[in-house]
Amino acid sequence: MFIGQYEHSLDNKNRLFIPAKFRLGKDKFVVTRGLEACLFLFPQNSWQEIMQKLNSLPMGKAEARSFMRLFASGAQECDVDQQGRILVPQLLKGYSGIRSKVTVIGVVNRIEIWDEQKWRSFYKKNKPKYEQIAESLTELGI
Amino acid sequence: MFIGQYEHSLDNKNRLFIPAKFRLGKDKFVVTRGLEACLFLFPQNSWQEIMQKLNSLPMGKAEARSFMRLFASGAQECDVDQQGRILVPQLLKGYSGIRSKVTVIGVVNRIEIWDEQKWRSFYKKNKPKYEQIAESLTELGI
DNA sequence: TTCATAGTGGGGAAAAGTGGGGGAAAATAA
DNA sequence: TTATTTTCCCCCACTTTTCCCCACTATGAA
Repeated sequence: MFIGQYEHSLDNKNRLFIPAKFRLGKDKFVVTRGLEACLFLFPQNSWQEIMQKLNSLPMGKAEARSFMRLFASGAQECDVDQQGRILVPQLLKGYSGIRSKVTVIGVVNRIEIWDEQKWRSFYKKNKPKYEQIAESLTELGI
Repeated sequence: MFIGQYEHSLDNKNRLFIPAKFRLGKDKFVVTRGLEACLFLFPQNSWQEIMQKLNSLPMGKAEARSFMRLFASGAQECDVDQQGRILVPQLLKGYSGIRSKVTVIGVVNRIEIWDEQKWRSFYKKNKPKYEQIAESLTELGI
């Protein structure tokens, strides 16, 4: 269960520190293209589940095929070094617009990696909505 | 389980480098005509499975028959040399429109080989759909 | 203070990736 | 048949990237 927000920086070897709270016992993650130009980071077991679901998609359908292509091609295994860092692949670095300052956030079952600037503007834009949405959530008993 | 995207180039001997992550233990692959002007690359055992499935297709159906013809006739065994490269057959090179710059992607149970330009335009065209689908998937807790 | 954990940076060995030479085998010609 | 060309495959040399390791700082608790 990933929660919290952390500020870290990418060093000049493209290594990114994963907060200690996010790597209890896990030494392998999978990064993929996320939504809104961030990256998703899944622990291996969650990834396995996703892969199984993907594998059951109908191969004959063009739409399923292209989704699989985009999803799988943007994914990459990455192990954590002894200092607790992962190497951010060049491709995904480009995709996410990450430069140096990075915001790492926990979103329950996944970790998200954002360029600090992008996160900031996303946050500003969505904060008012946050309260609006919260209102409607009370209907769900939250 | 193949994931990730790699850029490589075909040298002037038609050799193509297969990323190390894609050739764990395997020294033989089968290439064939893929769908959407790319090439499919299967490890031998996956190829066997697919062939069995195809064989169990109702052969009375003209469609199934012609699909199998295209799939099988374009297929070719290819071994990996000591540097980790395969030789791309002339026939398939023509089919896929591969020139020099090549994109190699992992798509769960197969590897795909694309002309870089073609991959790029495929990606651009399908990215919006991808985001739609991904969005609904994340809502389902994937 | 000392110890422990979290986080940062860099050197260097090993692996990944690239290119080309040259010999064996096959194909073509004489 | 022999000679010449072409294709393929094995090997060597080289560059680049990745990853493993060590040394260091910062913070907080005992």
